[in-house]
Amino acid sequence: MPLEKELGLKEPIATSEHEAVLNIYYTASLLKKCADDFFRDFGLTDVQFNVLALIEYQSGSAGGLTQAKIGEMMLVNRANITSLIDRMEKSQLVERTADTDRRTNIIKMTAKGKKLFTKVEPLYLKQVRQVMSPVDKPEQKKIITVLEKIRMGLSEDTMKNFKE
Amino acid sequence: MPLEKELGLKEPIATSEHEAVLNIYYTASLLKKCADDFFRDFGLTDVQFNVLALIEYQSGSAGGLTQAKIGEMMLVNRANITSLIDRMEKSQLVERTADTDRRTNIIKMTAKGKKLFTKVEPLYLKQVRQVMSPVDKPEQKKIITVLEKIRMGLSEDTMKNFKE
DNA sequence: AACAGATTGTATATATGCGAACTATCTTGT
DNA sequence: ACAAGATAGTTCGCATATATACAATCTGTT
Repeated sequence: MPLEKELGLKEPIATSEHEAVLNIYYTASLLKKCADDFFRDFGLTDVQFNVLALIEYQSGSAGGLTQAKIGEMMLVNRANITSLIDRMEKSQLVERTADTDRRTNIIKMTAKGKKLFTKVEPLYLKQVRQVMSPVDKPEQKKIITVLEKIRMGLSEDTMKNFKE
Repeated sequence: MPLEKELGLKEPIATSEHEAVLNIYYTASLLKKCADDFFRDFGLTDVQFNVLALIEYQSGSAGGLTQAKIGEMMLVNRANITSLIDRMEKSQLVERTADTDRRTNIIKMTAKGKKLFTKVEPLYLKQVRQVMSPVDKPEQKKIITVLEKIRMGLSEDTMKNFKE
């Protein structure tokens, strides 16, 4: 079904460029809902799973990551990380540990967190493969390239001079 | 900059399929942030702008939309719409009006809302064109097609049998 | 007409997102 | 060594998302 139909847009405000933007939003939103559904049964959210994945694969010598680093890699404001880690600590998936820099916490997975991640990761990857199965490799390459181009159009400098 | 680099993924959990999914999320998230920044200066959020656009272009004979219809078109739970319309009513952009079906509210733009929408819409479309300018029309068509294919992989039936 | 079932909007609890302001701490320049 | 500035994490107020439960109302079947 074409997107305009699905969104009920009889007469979109829209240009074809706008339609492409809506399409990206919409697909990302459905992918996120789908991932959230998937993770819910494991007592996780997709954001929490991403934190575990980052700790698993991106930990440096410290064996964990600072909250600032997690925020940076997840592209979210560091203010979010406080409550996110609070919740994950409450469900005993991660723990805050001290660092030589007394301003920072090193976030590490607990045994429980590690065990859950090890169990969920392969199932998640299987699901991702399934979702992407209608799209062949050249097409995957193509969207990655095109989306990169769009992000170039989002650079700070470009984003000025649009308000009168 | 390639996405893995930007996200700091030395060793992503990732398959190439997963990279494509990350790419979609990431681009949508940046587009949304960018739109939010844009609308903030007008005292709007992107979600609120979308509500105004839906009322402007999708109103039936009633001259407005029910909350359920807005939720359906924006693909969000109708429970969100209550507080969203509360805020928009508070800033006098829309108003709830009575319907013959006493369960429903008809949401209409106020004069103030209409005036703001008329002012902001062309500026927004100009911004969208600018953001999409590095991508030519055939490429726009291509991503729309590919994203549609991905959504097909998200259908209910496909989404089962992934949890052991 | 009456009852069962669907639908609408609301309320609540929870999980994210943002910006701004704050404290504690580290770093840097003099 | 010390003041100025940068950085990390927290807290606040807000906007948005979810699922769930509920009351009011409509609709369809008998």
